[in-house]
Amino acid sequence: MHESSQFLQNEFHALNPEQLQAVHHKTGPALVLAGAGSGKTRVVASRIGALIADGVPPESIVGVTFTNKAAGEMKERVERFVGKNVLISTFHSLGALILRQTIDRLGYSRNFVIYDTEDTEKLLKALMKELFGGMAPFEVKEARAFITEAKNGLSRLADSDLDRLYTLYMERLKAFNALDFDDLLFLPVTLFASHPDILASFQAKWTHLLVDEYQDTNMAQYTLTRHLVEKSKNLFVVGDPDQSIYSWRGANIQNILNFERDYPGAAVFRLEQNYRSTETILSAANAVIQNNARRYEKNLWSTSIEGEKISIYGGASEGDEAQFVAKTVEHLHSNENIPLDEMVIFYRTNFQSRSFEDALIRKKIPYTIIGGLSFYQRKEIKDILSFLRLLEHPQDFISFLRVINTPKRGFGEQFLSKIIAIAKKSGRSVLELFTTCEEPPCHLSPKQKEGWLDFARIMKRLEEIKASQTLPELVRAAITETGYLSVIDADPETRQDRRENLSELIAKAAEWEEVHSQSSLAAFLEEITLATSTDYMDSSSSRLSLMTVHNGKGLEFQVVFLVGMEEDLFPHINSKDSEDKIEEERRLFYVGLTRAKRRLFISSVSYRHLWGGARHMRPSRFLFEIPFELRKRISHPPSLDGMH
DNA sequence: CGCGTCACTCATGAA
DNA sequence: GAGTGACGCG
Repeated sequence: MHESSQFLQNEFHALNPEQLQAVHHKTGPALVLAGAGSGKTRVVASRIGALIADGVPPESIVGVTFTNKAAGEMKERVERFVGKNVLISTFHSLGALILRQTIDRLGYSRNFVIYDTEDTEKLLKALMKELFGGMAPFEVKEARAFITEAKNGLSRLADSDLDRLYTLYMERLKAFNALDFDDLLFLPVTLFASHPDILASFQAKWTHLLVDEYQDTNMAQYTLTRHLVEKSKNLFVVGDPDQSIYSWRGANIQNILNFERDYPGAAVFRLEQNYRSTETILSAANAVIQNNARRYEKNLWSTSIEGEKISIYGGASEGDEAQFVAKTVEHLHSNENIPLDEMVIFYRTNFQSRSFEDALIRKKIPYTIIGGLSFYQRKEIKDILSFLRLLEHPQDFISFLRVINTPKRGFGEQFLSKIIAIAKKSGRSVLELFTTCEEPPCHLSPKQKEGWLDFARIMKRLEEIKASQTLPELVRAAITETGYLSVIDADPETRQDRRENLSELIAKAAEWEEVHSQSSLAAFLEEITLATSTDYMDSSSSRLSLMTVHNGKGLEFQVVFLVGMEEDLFPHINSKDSEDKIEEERRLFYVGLTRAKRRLFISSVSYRHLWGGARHMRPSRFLFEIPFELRKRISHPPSLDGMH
């Protein structure tokens, strides 16, 4: 008997009969239809514990979650139950893990670099210029959207121009030894389909697969999963069709709805008891989601207290709305002792955060914005990381483009096309020309000549430091040895901020090296690129969180503010052309509502600054779907209730 | 030929 | 309010 078995006993004891059944499901496929707040994460963690207690080797279990944060928490939980380390990650990280061991079979090298959306768009833009000159038949963003759709949906492109671009794009990524986000799912599927021996080895290694948030899997994820469990059939998925909110990145709600058809003999468990929210909040959420036509019927219930009515606030402008929220937060914090990190502001689009920031700064309420432009997407961070990426991947042309003229070395478009041609002829990468040529291979102006020597010297120096020093030292060198500080100091407005961000980057590298015993630059870069926005939620300092409803998935708070509930914003204007999209917006609203444990404030305004001008706004149709008896109109924060 | 400025367009969600 | 392209200067 394990010494942790008492812990496990206690953990199981707290489960209700339905949860217990799911946890102790024997073998074969299983589907857990779990409503919001029904303890599904706990079921997955407990099941992993139960599998291990039953004698399944921990290294043959794989858990897939939607964010790295959820993965980390679940890992910790399992470790607490049974004292074993289990592989739990997101689909993208799992794809990277598979490819780091096998991608050479597809002609890439194992230390590939991962391109984010910005890198991808830069490459596509260059290729479109190459292919179509100034007359591309579509925009860069459109092209990227189509390519993403094709990869995630495992489908072909219909348009021949797009098809040419796609082919060239894949060729070029391979030449740069780079993968885009979608490749992390798409290439494992390709690999499994074409290399049965590799598939067989993973099937033998991973015999138990558990997937959380299954309603948001796309075709590539579905197929990857299917491949992995083909032999063992031990697939345990958990999800809620009512919370499917990612169709725009290829998620297919049919994956969960057709589970029983796709996996014959699947056991189905339903978790309908909600442990999170008050009766009022739950009834409102149930009533709202009833308006969706095609769904798996379910009814969440709880034994919780009735709770307060849902407060509806209507303001004149976004400034009003922000002030109302800030005042209410202040009141709840100081008069009702609700910690700031137990409250959240949810909005539909990232740009809405601005007015709230203003109001919170004025009231000196500490806050963090989750999502939007993340730390690692900032220009100065990406510039420095590009120097590092280039050390690891000399063929990475996109990173080369980023840093070759930073700071300005007099290298423009003409120079670049010349140097690319020379590199092509000599069969070397552009970077190699710099590091191996004694003399520049073409005519250069004095400034360019100096720049040439300077850049060559920088790369050699960084190379030495990489070989001899620690990771944080290397990051520091990429900032100081490259002349980057002069770039930053040129703008007194942003100087301070950017210097702080760069210090932060050095600190993150130091932190990373402490946690990971062997310091691999490639692994550090990978983790940074695959981080999810909620990964950066800091639980050590109590701050109010601001985020989009999409980012709120899987989280819960005592108090939720759902703001900007207006037609064309939520539901978003781009969703108006089809009933399916409106239903997805409604599910998103449902996700927002069900994050709240005790209190819910919903607000809308009549005028909002959008697209440069003031626009009249009408309250969202979703507001009227909340039963009248569950809501109350308020015009002031709770502290001022008695004044009118 | 490179670089800075200015007018102009455009605006969901994210690993 | 940010990113991009055209344009004219050095």
